[in-house]
Amino acid sequence: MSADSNPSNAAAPVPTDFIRDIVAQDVAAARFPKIVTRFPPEPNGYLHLGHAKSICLNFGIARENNGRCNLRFDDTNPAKEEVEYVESIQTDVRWLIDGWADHCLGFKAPGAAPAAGTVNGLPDFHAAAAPAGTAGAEPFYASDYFPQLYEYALTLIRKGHAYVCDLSPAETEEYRGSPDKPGRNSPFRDRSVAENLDLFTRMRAGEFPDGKRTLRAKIDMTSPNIWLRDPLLYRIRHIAHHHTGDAWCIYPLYDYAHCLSDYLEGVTHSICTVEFEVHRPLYDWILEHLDLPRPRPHQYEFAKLNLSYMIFSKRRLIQLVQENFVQGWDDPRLPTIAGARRRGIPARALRNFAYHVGVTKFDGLTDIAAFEHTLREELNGISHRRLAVLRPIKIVLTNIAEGEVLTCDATNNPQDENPTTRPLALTREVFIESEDFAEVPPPKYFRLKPGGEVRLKYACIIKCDEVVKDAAGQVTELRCTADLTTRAGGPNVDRKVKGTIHWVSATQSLDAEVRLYDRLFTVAEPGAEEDFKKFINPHSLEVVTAKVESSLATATPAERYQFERTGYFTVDSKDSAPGKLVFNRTISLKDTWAKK
RNA sequence: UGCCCGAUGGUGUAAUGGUAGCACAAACGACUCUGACUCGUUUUGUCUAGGUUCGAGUCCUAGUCGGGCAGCCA
Repeated sequence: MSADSNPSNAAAPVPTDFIRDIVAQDVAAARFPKIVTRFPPEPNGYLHLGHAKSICLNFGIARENNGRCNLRFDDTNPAKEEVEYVESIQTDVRWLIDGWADHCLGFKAPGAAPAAGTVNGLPDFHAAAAPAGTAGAEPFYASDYFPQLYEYALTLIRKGHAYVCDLSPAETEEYRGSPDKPGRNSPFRDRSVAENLDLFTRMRAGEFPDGKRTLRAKIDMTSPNIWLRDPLLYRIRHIAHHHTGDAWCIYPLYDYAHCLSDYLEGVTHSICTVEFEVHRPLYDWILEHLDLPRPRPHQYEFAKLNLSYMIFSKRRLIQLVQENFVQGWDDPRLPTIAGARRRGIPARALRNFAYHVGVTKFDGLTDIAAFEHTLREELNGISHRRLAVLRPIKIVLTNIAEGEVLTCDATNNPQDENPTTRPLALTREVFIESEDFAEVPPPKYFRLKPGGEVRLKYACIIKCDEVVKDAAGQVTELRCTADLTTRAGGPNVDRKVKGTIHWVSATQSLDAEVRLYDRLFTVAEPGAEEDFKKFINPHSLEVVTAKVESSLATATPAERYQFERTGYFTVDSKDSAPGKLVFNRTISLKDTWAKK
């Protein structure tokens, strides 16, 4: 990896995009004491690569400006949210930013609630971030702001900007009109402030059943922007909340809670995806109609990530998991962050990828090849090389005695400045990859063929003397002679042959389960298909029992390995155990030969 | 259909009125004890039509195409 393509390198140029340009202008104009962004997932599912883009953007801006990025759970809909997701999201975020932007992670002091105070003579609430290193610091929760949000709602009512509406859900929809047809005013729109106050207080007190009344902003039922047609601010839901329990039976809606949560936390740049563009006038309207003394946050939108051969829709991801097309949310074939981690994708590769795709408002489709390139680029630099034979075929080196062990030096990583080595045992019987032998070789075949020569990597050149077959005509073993003069230190070490292949000793090697993952879908845009499940790649997972060199006995999930000439692998964090090795293929090596 | 947003090689992006550049992909070549890596060469682009300007990918108008919005979801 070159230094200047690596955003985690201190000397690297910072990325530029239209949002960072805006932030830079705000910094230049000293509009804010500190740049504060936020990553605000709803805890209703696992994070995926699309979220990773957003995390890298928000935390990236924070770290580039000596600012902060709050992790906030946008948990205003208790019907959909669970603690399992709260926990997985924290794990994924911390993993993704570790060693890169963890010093910018905005958490609050344990149990902290927004503090009431006075700013510029006006009453104010502020949800401060805890100083770095605060013991027990925890993420922000929108649900921690329910009391303040309730106060703000009372204020809107008093100012005549909000009213309690008794329309049923169906009636509300009907009154709203449609994009090309203006809506009509609710018959409850002109209730007195006193009545609204009374009704809203009683909503909060639990006097009314679900759906009976709502609190609405009084804006304009004829607005061409549907989100300005008296949007709902609060609904009644008699349901326990994962974070606030039974404390509330009215819950704020996204548009109301989000802008105010941003404000409470002192967020300066609220960055979301383009589908919220039409919500921005409402975001601004709410903040403008409360007399908030501190600088108001502003919303900016960018296009979400689309990757070919992948699916990001939460609804569809759930189907894949629940209908057992994959094995759980961390299945390595899934575009979830948990899946990527288990597959062996380094966090830094994800960050680099986010850097390379850029940030725009254009709704494009990024080629999966760009993602794979970033992976290989990162993995190439950090992976230790190992020899592993995925589909073994036995070779007998007839001029090596049984029991004889010749030790070879193998380079751990040629990309290192001062590469280290490890010993490898060459014995009479070895395994090579079955696809590295062809009885009838295609043109330009560099590998082993009857009567042909090939080099066993780190060992010596061998010549195929005899092909042994069983009664069915299947090749069972190859009998070869080893030219020991071509070993390291030997007189003919520099003798060239066209092909060099990987191998392992038959007696000094280990069996390992190896999971060969491939793309989950067979079409570039599975999300565009009505029945996307018809396009699931039946070969997205192939499991083989491989022969791997014995040094892999102590392999850990923290390590990345390149099985030479094959691909990048890591130990499976769940299923691997001492004595029962399981490897996941992160990504194959580029193979320009196979394409021809 | 009303409103909002967008459009630069095959793909993702840069150029902030002044030489259309980068990365990926593709092709060819060099190197190679990984058909990897690395290095070199090459192919391909400003949606259309008008306008403003000495000069337009950039500004204006219209069109075309694409995306988004009508949950008491976020």
